[in-house]
Amino acid sequence: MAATTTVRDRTRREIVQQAMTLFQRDGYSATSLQHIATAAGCSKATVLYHFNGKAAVLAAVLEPSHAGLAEVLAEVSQLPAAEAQQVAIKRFVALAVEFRGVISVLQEILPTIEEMPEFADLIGKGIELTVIMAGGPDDQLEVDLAKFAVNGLLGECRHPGERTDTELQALCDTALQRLLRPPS
Amino acid sequence: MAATTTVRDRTRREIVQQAMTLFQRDGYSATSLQHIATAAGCSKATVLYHFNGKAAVLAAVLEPSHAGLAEVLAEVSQLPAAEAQQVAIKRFVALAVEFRGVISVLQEILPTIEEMPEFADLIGKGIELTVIMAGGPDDQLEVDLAKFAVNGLLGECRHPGERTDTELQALCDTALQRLLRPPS
DNA sequence: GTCTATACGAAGATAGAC
DNA sequence: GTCTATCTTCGTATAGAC
Repeated sequence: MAATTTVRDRTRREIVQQAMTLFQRDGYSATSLQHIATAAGCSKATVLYHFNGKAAVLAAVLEPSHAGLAEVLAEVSQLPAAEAQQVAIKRFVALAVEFRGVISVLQEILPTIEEMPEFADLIGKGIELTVIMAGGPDDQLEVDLAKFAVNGLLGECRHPGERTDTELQALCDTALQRLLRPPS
Repeated sequence: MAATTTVRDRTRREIVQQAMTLFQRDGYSATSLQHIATAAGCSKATVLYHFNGKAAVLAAVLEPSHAGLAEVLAEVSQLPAAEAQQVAIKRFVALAVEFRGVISVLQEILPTIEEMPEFADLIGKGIELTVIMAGGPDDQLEVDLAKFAVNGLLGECRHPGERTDTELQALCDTALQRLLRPPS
C-alpha cells in the first residue's frame, strides 16, 4: 500500500515542484493558484483538491526543510549544552545553505505567520534551535543576539545566484562566529 | 497658499495614519484599501483620489523614515571614511529604533520590491548607508557582513512591545559592534 | 476640488457534473 | 481525480453629484 506511484501522487508532486519554482522566482503573494495550476498542467480546482488552500501548498513546499530542521533539533537536543551550541551553529548554517532557495519565501510570510497555523511548528522548532545556538536560555542578551544572527542569515540566503553555496557558507560561519560567544 | 490646514490635508493625514496602524498590525498585503478607507472614515475611492494606488499609500507611510534615511546619508557622506563608519552605525541604529514600527512592513514587501518603483530610492539609499557602515566598498566580506547586520537589525525591530526602545538600541549596538570591524 | 456610486478584471475558494 | 461554473473580495478605474 505504499511503494506504488499513483496518479494522485504524480499530480501532487508536480504541483509542489512548480509552486516551489514560482514562489522562489516571483514571491509567495505574487504567485496565484492559477499560475501554479497552469505551470503544473491542471486547473485551479485540482490544486485545491490536493491542498487545503494556498498556505497548504506552501507548507508542502517547505516540508523538506521542516524535516531537516526537526532532524537537526532532535540530534542536538541529546548533546550536553556546551557541545550542543557549536554543533547547532554548524548544522544550522548547513541547513540554511541547503534550503537557501525557499528561505526568501519564509522571510516574506514571516510578518503574517500568526494567521497561518500550518507553520507554527516550523517556527517553533526554529526558535528552539536558536536558543541552543545562544548557549541556552539563561543569558537573554545571547539569545537576542542569536535571533539577530538568524535574521541576518535568512536575509543573506536570498539573492540566488549572487553567491555560491561555498561562499554563502563561509560568510555565515564568519558572521555567527563574530556574533555568538560561548557562555563564560 | 501654505500654512492653512485644508480638508484635503486632513483627509490625507488621516488615511496615512490609519494605514500605518493597519499595516503594522495586520501586514501590508493583508490590509485592503477597504480596511484603510473604513478606518479613516471615507470610501475606497477617496483613498485612491488622494493616493495613486495602494503602493502610494505605503510610500506616504514610509516617507518620514525615507526622509530620515536621506538626512543621515547626506550627513555621513561628507565625513572622511574612517569617521563615517562609526557615525553611520550610530545613526542607523537610532533611525531603526525610531521607525521600528514600520520596519516589519519594509521586510514584508522586500521580495516584491522590484515591481514597486516607488521604493527604489529608499532601498538604494539603504544600500548606500550599508556600504558606508562596512567601512567602504573595497572589502567585500565586510560589505556582506554589514548587509548581514542590517538584516538582523531589521528583524529585531519587529515584535513591538517586546522591548523598550532603550533595550532595542543596546542590543543593536552590541550586535553591530561584534559584527563590524573597522578596516585595518 | 472633493467625494459617492458603480463597474471591471483577477484573486482565493467552493459546488457539483463527469 | 479533474473539470467548469460560480461566489466573494480584492485592487483599480471612471462617471458624475456637490
